[in-house]
Amino acid sequence: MTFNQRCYELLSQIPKGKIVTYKQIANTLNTKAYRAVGNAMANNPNPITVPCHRVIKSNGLIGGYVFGTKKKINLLEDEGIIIKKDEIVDFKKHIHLFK
DNA sequence: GGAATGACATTTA
DNA sequence: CTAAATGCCATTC
Repeated sequence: MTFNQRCYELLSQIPKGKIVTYKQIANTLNTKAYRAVGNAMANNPNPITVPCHRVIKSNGLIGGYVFGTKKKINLLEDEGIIIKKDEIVDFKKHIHLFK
């Protein structure tokens, strides 16, 4: 089981309309590899089962996306998330907490 | 094995 | 509050 696999597994647990920060993911994995998490996303071999577009920065910004940040925003808004100027509106209300 | 890279975070000015 | 500098972990070249 690689780091990436674990990240994907967590992401697959995120329900529609919810989001998480890179920090939360790393924290859930008991590590501080926020960077590595981002790398895993970039290497996302399975964008279908892995909703990597629901991962955002800890400051509420969108962050990056393989298909472009625009596309990411579009997807999130389609799931009910409000985004303004590449920033999540009330993103604390949409944050998903892992068990 | 070592150096470079990145979808980040935190601290300092 | 905004901007810049520094630190970080895992992966890849």
